[in-house]
Amino acid sequence: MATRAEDLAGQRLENLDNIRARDIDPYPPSYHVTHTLEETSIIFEQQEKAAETSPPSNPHLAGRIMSKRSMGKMSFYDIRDGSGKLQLCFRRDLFGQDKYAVLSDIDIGDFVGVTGNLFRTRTGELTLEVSDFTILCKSLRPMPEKWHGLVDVEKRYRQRYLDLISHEKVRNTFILRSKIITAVRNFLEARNFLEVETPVLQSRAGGAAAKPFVTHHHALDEDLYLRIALELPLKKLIIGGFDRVYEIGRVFRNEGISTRHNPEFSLLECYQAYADYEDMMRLIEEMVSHVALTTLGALNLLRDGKSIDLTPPWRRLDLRQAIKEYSGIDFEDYPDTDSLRSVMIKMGIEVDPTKMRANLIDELVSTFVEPELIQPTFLLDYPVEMSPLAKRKRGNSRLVERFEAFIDGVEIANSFTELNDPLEQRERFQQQAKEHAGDEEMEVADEDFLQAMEYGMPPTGGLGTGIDRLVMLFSGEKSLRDVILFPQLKTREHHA
RNA sequence: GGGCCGUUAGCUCAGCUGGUAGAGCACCUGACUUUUAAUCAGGGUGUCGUGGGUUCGAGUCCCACACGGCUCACCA
Repeated sequence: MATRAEDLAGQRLENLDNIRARDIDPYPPSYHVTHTLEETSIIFEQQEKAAETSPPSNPHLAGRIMSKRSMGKMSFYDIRDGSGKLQLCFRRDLFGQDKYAVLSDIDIGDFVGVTGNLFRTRTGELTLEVSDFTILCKSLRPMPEKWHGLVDVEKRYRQRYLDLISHEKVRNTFILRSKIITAVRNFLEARNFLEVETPVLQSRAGGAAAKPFVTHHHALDEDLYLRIALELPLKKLIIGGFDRVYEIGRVFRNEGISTRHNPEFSLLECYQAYADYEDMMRLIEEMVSHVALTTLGALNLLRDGKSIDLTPPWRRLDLRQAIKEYSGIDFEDYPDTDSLRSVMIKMGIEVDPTKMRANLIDELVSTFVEPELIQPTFLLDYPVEMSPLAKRKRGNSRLVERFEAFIDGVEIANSFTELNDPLEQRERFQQQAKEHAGDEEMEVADEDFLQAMEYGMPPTGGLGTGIDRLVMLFSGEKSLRDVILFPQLKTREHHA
């Protein structure tokens, strides 16, 4: 017994056969397009205003059929291309019966190329009176419903192409994403940063604390890891004499999936020799402002009724003061894990007994501080044990010169004055190894990296920014899945 | 991994205390030369996520599983 889906496809297959029976190729190799649909309407409007010129004669246009309204001897079709849409008008008296009958084998979803004369209908809609048309592609499956569009969230992610066809907003989000990345590149380019590419496959996954994906190279007979950060190879390039480098790259973390986490995501990291974290604060404020101005045309965002002002300089808030202010705890009063844990328990905070002091401080930050940081804010100066790759703060050796930038309660950047003392770097790795014995997510010592650093790395400022979260901020989307074209989902048995 | 919610036609959804599935769009047939959510007349096209169970009878109740969403945990 045929299902409805098979019937629908069967109907279209029948139409396909009919087209072939007329000796028409339903999948021709190309079509020479003279104007996009948007260009067509702009040109037509300009020429209406300046009446001395005539509209483009015989433009060749193409697009996907989105809807049709047939009235017997005359039909109106809407087509859409990447730029916009246009109404077509087919008249039987212009085509003759035979050619007009071909229309009955053309379905919504098919691509057509058309030529003819532009005019306005009684209601003023720009329309092409088609004098000739060419089938460019026969579609075998029905399009999503025309005014609700595709709503099923799972289908939207699994079949993003349908989501893009039926929702202008989704399309615009991904256009915005592209513009944001271009704006970031232009900004860094203008400041003489060199864009580089470093290996995704690494013999150890360093530069952050996260569980990596493991794979195997057969010829080398060696396990390799997908990178979890860009940091270490970029620092090697600073050592190699590229004073300003950046990479926008995919990194992979084998961890939970949520509205804020996808196993692969896009990270921007940039490193600048002879700079420190103060310089990086200026860099990120200016970069975000530049991106806002070029993509949104404004330095203000409206989020849930709150106006967010991206104008530099952003608020700078000492981490210790921030925690004290929002939670009441001064972590300097509790110099070890046990004393900090007991005061948190005393305050009624649920504490994971396996967490070290650094994790406890992080928990205080994420619980009490981050949600309050709606306006752009730098949190400054983190405890040394949280940041094995950062340089100690001038005047307070228990802290490092590190900041995280928050906007709308979300971390959008992480940066430090990079540690460039190879002996201390080695010690810090060893310290980490001791404290996190058995922890899969600890920072592992990377001998290649240590060796490179022993040749000498200039003082350097480094900055990391999650591109996906930046796009969330700018687009107002609440889920990472709505700014990643093909978010990770569990593999599903394919059914039609 | 825990909790809650969801899964019915190609799409968007309805379906009450259990009685054998129905609406719009899409699609098919017919009418229609300025329509545009075209209109008018007809046509329902389904393994009700999967597998068990209870029952005379299950889309509906129970159990398990799958997938998805939200959320908590995790994510320094």
